[in-house]
Amino acid sequence: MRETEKVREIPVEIEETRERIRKKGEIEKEERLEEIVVECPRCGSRKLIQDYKRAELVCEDCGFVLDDNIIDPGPEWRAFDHDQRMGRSRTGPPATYTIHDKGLSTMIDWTDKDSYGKTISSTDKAQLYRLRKWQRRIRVNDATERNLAFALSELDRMASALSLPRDVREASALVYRRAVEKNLIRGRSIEGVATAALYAGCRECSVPRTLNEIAAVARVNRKEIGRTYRFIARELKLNFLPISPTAYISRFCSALKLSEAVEAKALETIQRAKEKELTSGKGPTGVAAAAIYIASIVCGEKRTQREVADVVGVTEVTIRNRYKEIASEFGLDISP
DNA sequence: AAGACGAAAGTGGTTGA
DNA sequence: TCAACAACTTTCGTCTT
Repeated sequence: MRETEKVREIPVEIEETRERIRKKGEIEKEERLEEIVVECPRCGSRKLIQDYKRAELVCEDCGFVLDDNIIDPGPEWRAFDHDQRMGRSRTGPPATYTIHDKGLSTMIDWTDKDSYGKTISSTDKAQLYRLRKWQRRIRVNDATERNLAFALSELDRMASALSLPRDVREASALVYRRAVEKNLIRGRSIEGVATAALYAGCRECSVPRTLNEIAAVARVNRKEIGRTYRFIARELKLNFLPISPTAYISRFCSALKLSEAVEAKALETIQRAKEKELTSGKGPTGVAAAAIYIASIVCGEKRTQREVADVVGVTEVTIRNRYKEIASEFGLDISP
């Protein structure tokens, strides 16, 4: 942000900006306008426009210029349709850990045309055919490559079933690759290690899933996942902090169709419980469940222990134990 | 009758000798 | 390697609303 405030002469400029935005659909690429979601510090409006042609970041409502030196991250060429865009792009998709060769392999095109678009002679066609055949064979070559390809597809299947974001898949795939490098697969099933890598990836990206949730989509049982996870975590020196109960609140609250007020109350409850040392050593899901249970009662949107227990994946007994500890320490009794 | 409560026994994992 | 241990689960009978 600049120090000196600069405001365009509002009446004229605003009209002009509005006009440009109205036409945005037709001339978007021409004018390089883009809406972004940031709040205007002057009027609070969220309608900010990045005007790449003028290199300005300007508020649509009041004309306030937030920045007059923005960088256009887009390509320097223009394209008017998909073919042109593909033709002018000089890069492929980003390298990824989720494909066994990181998505960097060469593919030989199936058309019998050379790079100038001319048809290839029939003698060369035979050679091209052989080249293609070997290229395909080399791609998934030895056993380790095949195993890696299998493990990564398994990883992707589970991540999809749990609708996990892209970065978790990348992180999990990286963990798996490191496990392969260190020869940790030997004597363990590929599925087991892949699932453990997924669990580790989830923790690394702070989108914790419980072992139960992962086991539900895995082809190996929970015990096996836990054992393998501990093993590779130790070997790869993945020192994750224990999961905070707060990380589960939002997900479980929405699963129970509880309002944001309850969610906030639950988070506050956990915070207070943490300060009183009531959470250390206890299972984070149990603490989360108790906090949600308490919050749901306090906010008048009561859920039964059974309902909370089912969603969170602990028993009612555990909820009772946690919530008794918390309630007695806070001196609040929840019996209206 | 549903939900909450609590006792008792069992399970899986960690810790420390 | 083994026993002690804490957390958690399962099961079940009882109490409360």
